[in-house]
Amino acid sequence: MKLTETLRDRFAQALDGWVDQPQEYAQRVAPARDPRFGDYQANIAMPLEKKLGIKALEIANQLVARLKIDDLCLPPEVLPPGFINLRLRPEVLASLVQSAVVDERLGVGQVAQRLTYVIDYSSPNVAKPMHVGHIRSTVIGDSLARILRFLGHRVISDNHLGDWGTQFGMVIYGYKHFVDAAAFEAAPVAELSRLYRLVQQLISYQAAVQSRPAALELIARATEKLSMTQERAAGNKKAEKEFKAATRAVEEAEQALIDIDKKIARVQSDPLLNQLAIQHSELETRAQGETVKLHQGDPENLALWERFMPLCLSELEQVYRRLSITFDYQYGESFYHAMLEPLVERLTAAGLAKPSDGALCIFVPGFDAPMLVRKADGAFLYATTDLATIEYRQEHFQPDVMLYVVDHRQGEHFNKLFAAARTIGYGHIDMQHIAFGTVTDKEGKPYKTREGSVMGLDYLLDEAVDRAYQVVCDPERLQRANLQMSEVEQRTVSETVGLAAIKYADLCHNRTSDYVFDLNQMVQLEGNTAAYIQYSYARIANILKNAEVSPTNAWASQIGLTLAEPAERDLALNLLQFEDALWSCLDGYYPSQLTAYLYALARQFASFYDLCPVLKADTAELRASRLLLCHATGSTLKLGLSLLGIGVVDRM
RNA sequence: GUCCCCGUAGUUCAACUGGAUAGAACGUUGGCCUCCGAAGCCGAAGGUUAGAGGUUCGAAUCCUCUCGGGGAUACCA
Repeated sequence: MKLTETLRDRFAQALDGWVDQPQEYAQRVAPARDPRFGDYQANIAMPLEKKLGIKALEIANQLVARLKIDDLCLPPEVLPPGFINLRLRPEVLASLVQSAVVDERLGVGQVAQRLTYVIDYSSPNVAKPMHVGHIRSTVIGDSLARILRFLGHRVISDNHLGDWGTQFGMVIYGYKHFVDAAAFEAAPVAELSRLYRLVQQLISYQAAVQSRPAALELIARATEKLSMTQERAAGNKKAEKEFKAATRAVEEAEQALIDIDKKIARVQSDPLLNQLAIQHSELETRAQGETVKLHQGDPENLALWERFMPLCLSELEQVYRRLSITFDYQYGESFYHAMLEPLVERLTAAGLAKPSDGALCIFVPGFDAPMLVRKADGAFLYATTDLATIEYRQEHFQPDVMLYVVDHRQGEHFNKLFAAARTIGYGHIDMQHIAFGTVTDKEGKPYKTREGSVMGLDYLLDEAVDRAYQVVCDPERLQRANLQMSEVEQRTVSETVGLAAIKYADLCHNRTSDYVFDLNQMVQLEGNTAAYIQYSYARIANILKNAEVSPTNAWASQIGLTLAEPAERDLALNLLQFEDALWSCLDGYYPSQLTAYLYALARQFASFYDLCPVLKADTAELRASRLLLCHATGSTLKLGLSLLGIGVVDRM
């Protein structure tokens, strides 16, 4: 039962015939922000004040008089300037919990109008190892897919792999010139990623050498400007600002030179690298050449690609399997390759794409720079692939909504892409960039693959599991909790807890904010963490086990639920708001709404647990009632976590 | 230069998208295990929501400006 929905309906009925859009105003009924204001609050009267020309307080009073709600709530409370506070009847609360607990969906309804969603997430580059930067897109996208599906939408998940781009040219070049055959034989993927990093390093070295004179000149110019602005700065506010800007420009330019020199030194201090850099001059162009040959169907490069792909994919598959992430499709860039040429021809013929400076562009109103769909050298770009992807999805899936779970830095690209898609006839699809903040290190700098020394994702997962093992399976702790676990069980538990720590740390932040990847912090098993919630679940499982009940529906329906204690009542209310939490996740696509709910529920349970003895309750009836509350909480936590892609264990 | 995002307790984050006295966690700190698992519970301290104006019944949220941080900016993805 959609409790909030029902309350809104009642308000809409009361408003009907009085104001123009009763439904819209009824939306302003929501769970109370503060328990002092009851269970639900309706902030409806205030915005109507002007419209009706009556005092908000008076409106609230009249509204309450028209409201037919006493079957659900105690008499509503009206407070200045016009707040309406609702408190549910205890017997209503009890019966709602009871009917939710025997339902496998825990009473959560489904959408009235089922939409088709295509969600694009994870999308790693197969040529380089997955790293921490990929976790956000993967975890957020997976969770959104699960929630949308659970609420009744049709969801098509697609992993838009980077399997056809410049990176592959680099790997091919590396393989042709630098491969260590024995290493490749022993561990092909490791060797390929070594080759990738090597080529990458040499390219950035050569770029550094080339850009050094320009960097020096930039410093000179900035310094010159600095001394100019310095003279004028005294007393003049605008000039002072310029002086400040110039100072910063000099600092930045100097820092840039330092970075350049670092890159240069790293190669030049290594005789072998240095020699390679000399032998393979203009490596970027050469690597690009390999990419072009691949795209043109060169047999040798194509054969290498076909040989590498399964290796890279199975490596990825391993990570996904471990994280319990699945996709309906994994259509990478290569999948769309054959569609690009015809697409661009159609766009040109229709006059939508126009030549400019040798490239072919779609000029999008409102953007300074056009969107390039073909480079001057004839190659296609990722915008081209993205358009082809939209076209393909329209043809095969007819989506109502398309979500791109991608780094916020690509915001402008997507704005442009969506605008372009509208101009070529896909305006009916609701396309949204589900942006998320950058994954940074402790200094707040983004993690980068280019630096070479990035920790691989599987290493991080191992690390998290390892720490979970140390904390959860600490022998002293296990003894204190009187837990005898086999080594196998201990491993299972720490795997579940460790992976959950990583996923949860990511999901519990508002997705738009930057996120500091600090393994030490996220495996702290205190506070707002997955482990806290999983621990609540384990305690509940233990109570049910000790009570020797099997929580079947038959068992649950013959229990009379009493909510005499405030802690019991608060817990019941919390349980009923599970559905609200899920719907609010869809409002802007924030899985953090669900983590916040689950954490609040787990805390509420901990209070209840402390204040209300279950197994040692005063009467058999009370014992049964509290057992039912435990069971309802456990089921809600388990289902909620599962929608985040997080598992539970009965003992930990 | 232009455009976009951000600035909330010492720290990491919330605040139901304009609602009531801005909430949690970590850290600091005081209590609670002869009692269902103390990874827990109950309490305390900690805030001019970067700053200044404005909009209205009401602003962390919307508008303008200032300061500070990050990002994007035609042939990488």
